[in-house]
Parts: sequence; C-alpha cells; structure tokens
Amino acid sequence: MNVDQLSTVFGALADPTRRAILARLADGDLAVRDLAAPFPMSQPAISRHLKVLEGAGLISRSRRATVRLSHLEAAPLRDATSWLARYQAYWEERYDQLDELLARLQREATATPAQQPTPSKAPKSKKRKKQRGRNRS
Amino acid sequence: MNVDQLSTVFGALADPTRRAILARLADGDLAVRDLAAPFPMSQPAISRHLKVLEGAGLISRSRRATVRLSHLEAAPLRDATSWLARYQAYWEERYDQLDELLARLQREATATPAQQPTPSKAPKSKKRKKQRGRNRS
DNA sequence: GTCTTCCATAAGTATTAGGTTATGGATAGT
DNA sequence: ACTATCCATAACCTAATACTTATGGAAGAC
Repeated sequence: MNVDQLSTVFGALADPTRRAILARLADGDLAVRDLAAPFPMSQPAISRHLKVLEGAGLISRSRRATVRLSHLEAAPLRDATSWLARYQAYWEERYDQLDELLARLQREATATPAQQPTPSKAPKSKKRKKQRGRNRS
Repeated sequence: MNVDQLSTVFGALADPTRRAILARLADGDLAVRDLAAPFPMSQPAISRHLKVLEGAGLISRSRRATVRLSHLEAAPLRDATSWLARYQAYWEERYDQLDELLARLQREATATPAQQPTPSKAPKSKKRKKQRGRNRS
C-alpha cells in the first residue's frame, strides 16, 4: 500500500495488456467496449486494467453520452523515461547529444523528480567504474 | 509464466529497492553484502531481488574469491526506453531533435523490438487524434 | 582440518495481482 | 414506463510477490 509513484507507473507498464491499451489510446480516446474487444478477456478484467492505469496517472476518464472514454496521459511516461535516461550512458557511445537530452528530461520532469529510497547507510563506494568521457570541453 | 521480456523488465523496475540497487551498481560492481547493507531487510530478501534483476537481464553475476559480484547490464533499460520513446510526442513540443532520437533508439533496440500482443481484432480506429506536425519538411 | 565469512536455498506466511461469473446502476432510445 | 447498451462493482479463486527465519554449501584464513 502507498508505494511511490514511479513504482506504480512501472508496475502498470509491466503487463502486456495494459501496454497494448496505452498503445491504442495513442491514436485517440476510446470507450471501454472498444478497448476490450481485441482481448480474449472479460469486460470486468479490462475495467480493472483501466483502473490500474488510472491509478498510475497514465489515463484519465470522461463520460460522453452512455460511453466512458479513456484518454492517454503521458506525463508519467515522461517521468519513467527520465529515470531511465540516467542509464543511457551505459549502453550508448554517443554522449554528445544525449547528455543534453538527459539534462533536459530531468529539468522538465520536475513534477516527480525520479525519486528513490535513498538508502541511509551508503557504504562509501570506493569503486566508481568507467566514468567515461562525459566531459565534452 | 513465461511472460514477455518487456513485462519482466518493467516488473523488475516496479520496486524501489531494485531501482536503488541498479542505481548503486551504476557506480561499479558490488557484493551482495554491500548491496544489502543500506536496506532494512534480510540478506535473503536482497538475494531474491538480485535474482529478479538477473532474470530480467538487468544484472549479470560473477564470482571473485568468496564474494559474488553483481554487474549492471543496461541493454534491457535501453529496450524499455525505446518502448517509452514512442510516447515522447505526447508530452513534448520540440519534435525536431526527438524524432531522430526516437528513430535511432528503435533502430538500435533491434534485439528486443518492443513487442506487444498486437491485438487481433483492432476496431478500425475511426479517430486518430492529434497527429501533430511530425512532418518537418 | 577447523573456523569464519559470504551467500543461496528451503519452508512458511501474508498480501497483491489477474482473472472469472453475477449483478446492478446509469443513460439513451422507443 | 420499458428496454437495451455500457460499464462498474462485488465475491470468489488461483498464482505470484515480498518478506521472514533456519540452514547449509563454498572458499579463503588460520
């Protein structure tokens, strides 16, 4: 109960059905019935997936006539990307443009600044590996 | 069981302890005992977290003397970022540089091409919202 | 060999997740 | 008012998560 925001977002993304729902919402808002149609799954199951997505802030919902529309909210995806961006240096060789992207993403993600438990007793990391040329003069 | 790779990676990231472990491994390989020290949690609990991370391909492990070292493997993080990159257009206004980043990330993430269930019976999306100026001439 | 340190694995428990069927409320059409 | 459609909620089941304590194996130190 009451896990942090990033965990909730990653948790919501850890399900292929929910990722597929988000992908479809990228093309426009959809009703529950339309979202449920492609899946071999009952309508209540989809409703619960939508509830999880809503809880993570990944969708918002509105009513139009008899139908309940789901709308993609991408901000939490930005926060997740911002957290991941810190690791780009570990798989990427071209830092030049990416350092700027990383800095900009972190600047823009001020809403949820990619928090983490910040362990109390960090055992004075004597290693600090790599630290490859990130000093473009 | 046997969920897809992306789900496993996002699932591994959906825990603050595991994210903190990854963050510390970014500074260099560490032994289990060093990883466990900051957390108010038993050593077997950390061992299980490491097993989850290893199952997601996010760390690899080796032996050095009596100690078992964990090493950060960032490739799955790249795949996750690649999946998220598709949504950058939904929170970002400057497409110019980002379209290139997106294209490059997807090109490079050929190992796990951000798969998804690809729902069989897509209900002929009559909406296709926004589709904002992504055609820089 | 014996001891100690590091760590994995087993077994047990409580909670959460992801699905089901059944049902009922809200809204529109007639 | 009656009916049909859309969807949420309840109740239930099973399996997976996230921890615990207890224990034992593997290597280096003595």
